[in-house]
Amino acid sequence: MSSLKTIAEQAGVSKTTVSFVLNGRGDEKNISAETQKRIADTAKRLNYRPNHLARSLSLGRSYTIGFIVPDISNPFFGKIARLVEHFAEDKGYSVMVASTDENPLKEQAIIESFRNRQIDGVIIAPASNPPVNASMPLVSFDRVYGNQSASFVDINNKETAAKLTQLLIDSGNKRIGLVSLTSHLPNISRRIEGYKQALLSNALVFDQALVFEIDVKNKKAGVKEAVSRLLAGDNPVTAVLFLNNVIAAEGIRTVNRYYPECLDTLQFAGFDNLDVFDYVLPKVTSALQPSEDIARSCVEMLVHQIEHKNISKGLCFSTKIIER
Amino acid sequence: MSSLKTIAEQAGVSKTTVSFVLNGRGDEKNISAETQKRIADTAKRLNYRPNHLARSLSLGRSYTIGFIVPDISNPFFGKIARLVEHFAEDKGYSVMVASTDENPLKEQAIIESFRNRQIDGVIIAPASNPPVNASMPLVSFDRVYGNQSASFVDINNKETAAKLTQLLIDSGNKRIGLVSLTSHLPNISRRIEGYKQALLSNALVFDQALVFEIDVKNKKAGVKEAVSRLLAGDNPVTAVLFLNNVIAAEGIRTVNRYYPECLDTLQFAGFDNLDVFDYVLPKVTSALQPSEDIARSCVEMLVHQIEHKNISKGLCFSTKIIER
DNA sequence: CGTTTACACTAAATCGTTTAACTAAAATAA
DNA sequence: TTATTTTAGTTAAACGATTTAGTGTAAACG
Repeated sequence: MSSLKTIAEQAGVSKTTVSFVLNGRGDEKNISAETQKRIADTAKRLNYRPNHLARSLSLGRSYTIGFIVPDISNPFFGKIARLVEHFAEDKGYSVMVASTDENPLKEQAIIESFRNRQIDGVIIAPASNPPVNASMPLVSFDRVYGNQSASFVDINNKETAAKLTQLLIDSGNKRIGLVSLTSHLPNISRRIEGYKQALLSNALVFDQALVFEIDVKNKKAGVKEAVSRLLAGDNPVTAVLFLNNVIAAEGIRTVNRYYPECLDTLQFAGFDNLDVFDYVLPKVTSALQPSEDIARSCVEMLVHQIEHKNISKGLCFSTKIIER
Repeated sequence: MSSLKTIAEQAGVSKTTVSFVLNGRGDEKNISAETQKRIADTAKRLNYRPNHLARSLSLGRSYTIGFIVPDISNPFFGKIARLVEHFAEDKGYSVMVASTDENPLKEQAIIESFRNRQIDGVIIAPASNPPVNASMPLVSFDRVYGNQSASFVDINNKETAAKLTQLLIDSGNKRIGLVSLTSHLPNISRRIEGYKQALLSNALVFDQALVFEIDVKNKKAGVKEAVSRLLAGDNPVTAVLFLNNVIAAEGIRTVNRYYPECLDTLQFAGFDNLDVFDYVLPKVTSALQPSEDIARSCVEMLVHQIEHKNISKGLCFSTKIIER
């Protein structure tokens, strides 16, 4: 491996000069054209590759950011990951990815490990409240806790849930089930509020018996149980609002497998569009999150924090509802 | 930030001693119990966090591996990513993720960037043939080129395709369409061979007109076109084999939107199971790849290469076919 | 002619670890 | 009692960059 030192020796100059030239500061530093060329040639000849580790150590900056989500194999997070990666690269940063499995301890361990790796900041969909004290630049998304001072990128959860519910009501549904994740997640609790609000403004009664909270650790069984209860009683619902894409998918599966007779009449609504919603029954009206805006903003806000120290505030995007 | 140096000063010993103790080599290095305790206490008091960058620089190893795939938002790769992350962590490695977008130039750039970051090795589903000369430990998966010497984790592509085709034939199909990605991908070309083989051994004629290669850059339109041609002629197919999950999903969408009359009779088969295949029409018989085995093997083989230098050979797993 | 300015660089410290080689004192062996 | 080994550490170099504070020379200026 060639280093600044070997190049300096071969080109007959000092390490300093080589560093200046290879960082494009040759002119600024008054290095003559011939010397610059000689150094560049030598570097090319020796196939010089800068050691980013050494650079980071010296600079105290790693140009690496962490991306921490509950589960990178969830298509929603996968999509964001890809975009974050893309926008980060534009700004000269690489991305380290980790999944928390909704486990606050694991989340804490990941942050710890990332910090030791001198990561410059993190973009996180937090699994824990209060959010981890990362003591480094941080932008949270997807689950934005009200009590936090860090920057965040959010969506209009309440309005979206209200709108989805309203659409179901408009199609004639009076009994609308709600299948949610554990409500201590802030995005989820706001979505629940939206659901309640829509019911209220249509003079429909909120019935706790129609609301199910699914344990994140046990989604499959939980959703099956919830949907069964909603559909099997003597007064079944005609529509269900799911507060997350994964549980909506499970809901679809449950109906297809156990309640095919409901397929055509039942109406679903949910968050985070999935491609498959396009061609399955029951029909799913879903709220598409602006992944690109979210990812871009996360990266921009984080990089801004890293490079300018001052914390930029939160941002809120609107979802786009796809009616089906 | 506290460093070995500050701890050494506070505890009244040398950096070396601190390093030994904090790395658990205190006894081995004959450091007295009191001194060890004093150092441990000081480290705790100063909230010492090792600087992984400095450690890596000194060791010449970063304990980081790269995970490079065409698209991390593809659920198949997402799942593998998550598992790779998990198994890598077990071995003390972190993971950097990047998507190539099927672009060999981008792939090359990513590898370059990773190398500069002193990554110890990569796990890659390569976008290019011949595979990139990474000149570092490497394990490829999903697309295994025959001409390569590096280690790889593969699946029985040909047999699986043959089996899927056979199942379609067994259900009475005589005209079976094939929708594939560009056939220069080695996994794809083997799957095509399997398809041909199955036709042959059932005395069915291979008809090039039933075969469509989709451009990876333009999947949606390509699949729509292919499926339309297969279904719209005067002699439509009764079954289609898709060689990848994403194009299968597109196929399903196309049929649902444009050819709903075929939904119940048409039979699909495909690779890489998707949850949604459970509850959509047309029915999709799919080949489930053993993600966990694949991920575990990739990590184990890579770490073995990194730590023992000798290249372990390839591995081949069998898919599990889910009939529907 | 003496001083300033521009030019073309360099020396050396620094970032936070690891580690080979060394030392001084105490314990043990001959 | 002296020689050797063990104990309990230390010193200093190395990893590969960045960067501050110079140095020496030559031309320009007044």
